Amino acid sequence: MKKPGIREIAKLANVSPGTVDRALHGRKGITGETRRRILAIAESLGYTPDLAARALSVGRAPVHIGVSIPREIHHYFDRLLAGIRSEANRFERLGVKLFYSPTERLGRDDVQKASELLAQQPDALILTPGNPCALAPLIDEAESRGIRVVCVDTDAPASKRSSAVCINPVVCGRLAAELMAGFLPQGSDAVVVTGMLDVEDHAKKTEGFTALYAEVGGGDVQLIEAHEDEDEAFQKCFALLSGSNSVAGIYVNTVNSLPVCRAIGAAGLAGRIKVITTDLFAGMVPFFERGVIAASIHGRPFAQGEIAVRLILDHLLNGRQLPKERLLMPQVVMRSNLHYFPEISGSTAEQPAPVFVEAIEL
Amino acid sequence: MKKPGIREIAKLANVSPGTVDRALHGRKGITGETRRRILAIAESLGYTPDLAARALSVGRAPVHIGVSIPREIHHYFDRLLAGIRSEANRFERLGVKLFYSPTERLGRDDVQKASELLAQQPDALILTPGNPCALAPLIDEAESRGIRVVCVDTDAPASKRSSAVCINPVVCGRLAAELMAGFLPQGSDAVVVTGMLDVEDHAKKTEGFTALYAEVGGGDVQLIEAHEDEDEAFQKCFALLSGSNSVAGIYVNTVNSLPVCRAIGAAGLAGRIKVITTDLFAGMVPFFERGVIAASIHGRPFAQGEIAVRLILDHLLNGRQLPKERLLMPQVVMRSNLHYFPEISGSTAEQPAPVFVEAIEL
DNA sequence: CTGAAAGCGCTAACAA
DNA sequence: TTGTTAGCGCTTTCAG
Repeated sequence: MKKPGIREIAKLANVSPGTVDRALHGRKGITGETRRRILAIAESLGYTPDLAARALSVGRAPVHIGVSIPREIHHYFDRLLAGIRSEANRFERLGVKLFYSPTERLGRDDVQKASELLAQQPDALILTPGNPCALAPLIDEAESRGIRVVCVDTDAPASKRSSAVCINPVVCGRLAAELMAGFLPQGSDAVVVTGMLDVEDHAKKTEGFTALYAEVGGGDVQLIEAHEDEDEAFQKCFALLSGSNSVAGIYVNTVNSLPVCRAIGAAGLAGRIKVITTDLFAGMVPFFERGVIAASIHGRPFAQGEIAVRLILDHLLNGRQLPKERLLMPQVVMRSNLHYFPEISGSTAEQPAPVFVEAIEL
Repeated sequence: MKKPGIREIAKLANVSPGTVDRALHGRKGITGETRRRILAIAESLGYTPDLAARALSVGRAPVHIGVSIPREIHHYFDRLLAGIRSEANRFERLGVKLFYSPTERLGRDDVQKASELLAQQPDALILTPGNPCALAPLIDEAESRGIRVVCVDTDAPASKRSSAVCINPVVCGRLAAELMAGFLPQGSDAVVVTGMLDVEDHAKKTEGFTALYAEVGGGDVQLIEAHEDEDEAFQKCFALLSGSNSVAGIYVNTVNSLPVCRAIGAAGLAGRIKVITTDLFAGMVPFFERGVIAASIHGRPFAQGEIAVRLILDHLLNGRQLPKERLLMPQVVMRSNLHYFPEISGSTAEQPAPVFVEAIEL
């Protein structure tokens, strides 16, 4: 007994295979009457399509994905790219190709690079819109041409992008707050060192932190806005720590954790203040080991890249819908698991990446 | 420019597609001379076979994966299965097919079920060997027949299985210890409630905990072996807590967290003892909210399932090597991120919980 | 040893 | 509205 095919159904319904196809796919050009009959027969036969045959018939349109993400900060965006490549390589066989055209850093030249990619007529675009407003028109144009745009790491919510893959910033802040409150005596005062509060991601992390910190019985929370600047972060922290001494914990929202740690050392408070940082890179290890950094909330760039590609391929290849937004759970990094992260262990257990198409950098 | 097919090669080699097929598959009836020529051309063209077409022609899905994992404990193994299905579905178009033959619970009937699957001549087998010794001969036979066996959640290290995908038990224990030590005053005494110490996973989690707990300045650590039994766990915990009162924290290694929490309540110590549990299910939520459970070390069954399938497909479809072992990083669950896990569906959601998608990462 | 040709089950373009 | 038919890329059988 063989699996029933479209021809069996056709025979039983006294119609042609073409009609069965129309019925099964709800295509136009068929009576509701015959459609129902055919569907009933298909149902009763337990028909399931042969996907290999369908794939063969439909012919796989090779999928081109344009990727424009920053180069700097390397420790972060290299991982993001690795995730993108890793997932794309798995579908090489199906003709998936990447076109990579990086920007130097977040928000630099991204319109330029994205429009270059757009000119290549890809099927989808993966972008990290550093300044969403400038990029929105381009994104909208791409979408209007049927090119799916997926933002990764940073969103452009005002645009028509199909989807966005980001870390859940509220959960980042909340986790930091809960850990901080757990590690410190009740009512301890804390500081949040953030980037720019008009960046949505930073604001949400900060909100998440302050809200939960209050809820779980933490003390006062002060804000330091460091504008992503190393010196500013150091100076402001140092000033604060030299003056007041009620601060027991610091949550660093952005990548600026090292200057904060140094400021603590300079103020002679190493080990006396718990720091919770963001993301993970080799330079943080000594501070973990000296007990300066108690934990870090890791944004999982690798996973973000992987998922961005996955969403696109599931959409293009398997017809799955693209979710408006995919928020990932951050990872908690502490001394106990630190050395198991590929960011640190260096022994990148990532698969060898055979065919990767470097863009056509103009 | 389209992907080169067997016909392009044939044309370039001045032979027929049939001959190319013989060359590519090392079939008999072809001169070494022409074979070499054809292979060289295929190589230079970067030829890769269209698996859908092959599947259609051969009349069989290119990849059959047999899956035998337990049904119970549902909250855990349902997620494992979901991960397996999710990843397999992405390759439907290539004809990847799953054969699911669950056992009732870990270690029950697994030889029976596995041999049923083996009889279907799959290309690979995903197993959860509850009692590895009993299953080892079967695993070895499968491997000797070229059927790749991947253990998931539980390993059978003495067998010839190709690979194993498990959570990193040492990291589980270490994370629990570091969190515990962070939450409690220096030198606090702790208890580890484990299953059976002759189960490698339980032993390693316990070791990881005790080692790191001592290192970071924790106090004494007592062991309770509860043999996966609810009553036993409750009784032993209750007895211990009623007697001594130096215990400040409990790490529950296995799924037995609820009886432990109840024992704490019964002893009138709710909120005074920090509990760190394992995995995550809806029944734990109230204890999180009452502050009985401070954190849980989540084994990410979904990700385990996904990765098991991914390894198999990368191996069979793309020729990647299977790693002997893939150890995943556990997730830390606390009140702050609890409701973002799909394991905790709508129950008492403070906020709309976006679906949390696991990504494949170490 | 090699070539030619018939499908595998489905889709899509064209006829009727 | 429905039927017919020509492939999709590969395997396989049967001639040459």
